Amino acid sequence: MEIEATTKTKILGAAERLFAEKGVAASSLREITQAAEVNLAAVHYHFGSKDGLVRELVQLRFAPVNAARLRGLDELEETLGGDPIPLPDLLRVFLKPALLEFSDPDSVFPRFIGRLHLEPHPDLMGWMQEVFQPVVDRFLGAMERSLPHVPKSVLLLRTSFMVGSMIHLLSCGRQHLGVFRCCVPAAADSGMVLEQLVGYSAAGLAHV
Amino acid sequence: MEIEATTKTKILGAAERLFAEKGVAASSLREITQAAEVNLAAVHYHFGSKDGLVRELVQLRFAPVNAARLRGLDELEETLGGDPIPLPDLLRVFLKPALLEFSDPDSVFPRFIGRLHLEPHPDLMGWMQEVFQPVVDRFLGAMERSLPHVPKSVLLLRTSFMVGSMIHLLSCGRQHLGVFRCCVPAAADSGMVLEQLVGYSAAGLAHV
DNA sequence: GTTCTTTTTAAACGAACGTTCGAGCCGGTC
DNA sequence: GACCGGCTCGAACGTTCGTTTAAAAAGAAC
Repeated sequence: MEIEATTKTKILGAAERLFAEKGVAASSLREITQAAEVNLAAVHYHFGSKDGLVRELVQLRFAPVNAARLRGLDELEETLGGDPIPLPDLLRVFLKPALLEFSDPDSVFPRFIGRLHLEPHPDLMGWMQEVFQPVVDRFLGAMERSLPHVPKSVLLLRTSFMVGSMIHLLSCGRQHLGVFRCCVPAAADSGMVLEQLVGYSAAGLAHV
Repeated sequence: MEIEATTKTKILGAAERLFAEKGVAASSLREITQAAEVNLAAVHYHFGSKDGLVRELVQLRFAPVNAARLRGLDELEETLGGDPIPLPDLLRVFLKPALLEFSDPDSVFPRFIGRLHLEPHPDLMGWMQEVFQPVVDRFLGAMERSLPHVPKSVLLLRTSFMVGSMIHLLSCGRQHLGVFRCCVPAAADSGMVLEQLVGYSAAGLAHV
């Protein structure tokens, strides 16, 4: 279905694209409204402020990702009863919603997701934590049950390694943008990248 | 030895600290010179521009890290003759110079290193790539020899996972700053964190 | 002490930023 | 036609940014 190109949606679209490319702080409202072909003041009319626009965009894009993660975890737990979830399944359910549009070269969604994790903006960090709180709580609990032989402090550390890999992958996107120019082969499709990250993270998280 | 607190070194120190905390774009020259207790114009006298300051700081802080990495790789290759380097040794030599001051709660060095990897500043990315080029070339070659059973495209992808873990660890630092509040246990010392990251990455890189 | 270079300083520059304001437009409803 | 609320528009607000200037201060050489 074709989404109606209202002023509000045009702003959201242009902002998402520019935020993904250059970050929030480096994208001015004048750039955004010019790209969206709307008036500068429209941002404050529809969102109140630049921070309001950022906040609405965070809600709009992260909510479905985290909802899909929780739904996937629900299904896994229902299927398995009380048994621990196999680590690769748990990781796949967590990582897949974020990597979903990774293979689409026109989608700015993955880089937007990744970039927002890296912004030094203090308020933004708080908004992100609100959105992520239930996901963090439930997945950390599930990981503890899946990896009972790993001490909790070590598990936290290794989980941050896993999250770091995901964020770096998303923020670099399909282009060779990282300092190491070794991000993602151009031919890689979304499913292959997902399975690689799942396999890599599962091996690292569970190793003795 | 006590480093002489000249105007130039005071600027470099204040800039490094502020860049580590809030990023390059969000740190104004007025903030930096005020923290350094020097005149605003001193930045342009000593560094030509804000970008000049950033560039000198990149050279100053990354050069020793990458030199140590290459020196460590030299020693490994000399010791082993032409044999492939055991992956944990290779990773340790790569990661240790960046994590060296990780256990020092007063050091901003790790977060500075991590933060600079994430800046959306286009020129900065180019400067970083110059500094990193020899490191990337030699370590990727060594990793190919250490992991002959892993296809090159997969190895590149997994290496970017490893780099992502490192950057995320550095940029979050010892505080629980990440969205997942699961970065590094407060009690963790530098050596333990290094060995965890080496073990995690080695398991992920080499897994079948 | 004088001269010349190096360094530091206060003040200002133009540009770009987020934000605000008020007039104007456009859809309905009486 | 008159009215009105939702929306858009151009123009300006005050602030902050990186940068520049020219003069004062400090230091070195003789």
